[in-house]
Amino acid sequence: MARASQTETAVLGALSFMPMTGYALREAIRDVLGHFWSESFGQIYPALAELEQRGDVRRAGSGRTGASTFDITRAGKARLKELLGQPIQQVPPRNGLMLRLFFGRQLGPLACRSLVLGARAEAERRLAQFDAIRREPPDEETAQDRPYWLLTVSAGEHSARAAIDWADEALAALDELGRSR
Amino acid sequence: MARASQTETAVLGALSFMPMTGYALREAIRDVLGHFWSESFGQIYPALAELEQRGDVRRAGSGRTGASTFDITRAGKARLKELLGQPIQQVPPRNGLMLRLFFGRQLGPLACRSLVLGARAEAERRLAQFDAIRREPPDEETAQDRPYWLLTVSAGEHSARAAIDWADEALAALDELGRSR
DNA sequence: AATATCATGTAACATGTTACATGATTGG
DNA sequence: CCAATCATGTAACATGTTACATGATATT
Repeated sequence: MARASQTETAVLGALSFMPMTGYALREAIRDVLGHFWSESFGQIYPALAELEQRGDVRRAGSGRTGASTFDITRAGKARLKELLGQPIQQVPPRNGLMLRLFFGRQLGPLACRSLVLGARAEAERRLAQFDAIRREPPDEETAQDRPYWLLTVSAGEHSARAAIDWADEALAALDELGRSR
Repeated sequence: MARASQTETAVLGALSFMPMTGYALREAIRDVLGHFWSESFGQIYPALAELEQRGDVRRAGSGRTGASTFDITRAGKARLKELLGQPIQQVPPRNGLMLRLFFGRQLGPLACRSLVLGARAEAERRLAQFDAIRREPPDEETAQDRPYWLLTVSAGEHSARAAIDWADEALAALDELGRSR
């Protein structure tokens, strides 16, 4: 088979909360899972087509002409559970910041400093966003899911705080390096 | 242009330390940059061919028949600096663990627990590896580069420690969730 | 009426992995 | 000599993004 793309997991998972159009799926994934997941239209529409053919989602032609709201079927719910149980597919690491810092001598302490500063600012932004998510009023319907969501928020916070701590350490080290040169 | 793949940066960067065969390049990238970067043969050989054509690397046919050691040219060194100065290409996030935890209610606290436990163990392994790297005796020739390398090691350590702290917190939360059900 | 947004889909492109074919060299 | 490893390269495949074509609906 091997057709088990993680896109299907994300799509089925999102639809397990509520029926949506493909367009809305993309927005939901961007806005809600954005910190740790992403999908583009070019992935979502073909995935929906295949899921429909397999009977995992159903097209409930609603609202405007041409637009269709997709709904997860009973089979789809079972498939989601199966997909979630499959081993995690690791993506090979590709950290552009670390690549640059590793060859940082070529760039010099100053350019490295600004790279680290940029990473620090980005981590601060993420932290603020997580804070905003935590402040969102809990929703009755999804109350049961909230503890799991908070697990992912917490992971993001730990990661962002680690990035900030590291950045401060790195900035100090780079300053030292700049002075002694 | 747009030919500025980050593979070229990694290849030129590695060759800036010492001349190597394509095979050795792959090993060096895996062993040294492995925690934050990866390249496969299918990327390295075409990249070397193009860099050779542009005059950024030179093939110094050495050693055994058929094998060729690649050396960075003066132009290649300039190009490396240029590439390092280019904006970081962000890879869209795809964190399979978080995807599963977000839909964790479908899996239940126990299955989530084992996912988190796996992540924790992996972070511990990484931490041990970073420790080993730090203990490696410094090399005369690359002494100037070491401070930059240590920046990346430190980032890995911060990230791994954050993962462990998060995992412990998450395990406690999941236990709570399992009890109260 | 014009513009912005919602919505679906596809085609072209970019990137990257895996598996294979092929052969040289080294160590036991 | 034989197995393991070193070494080069390519082809097939998988994945994913971006840009485009097309049109409906909502907003001003």
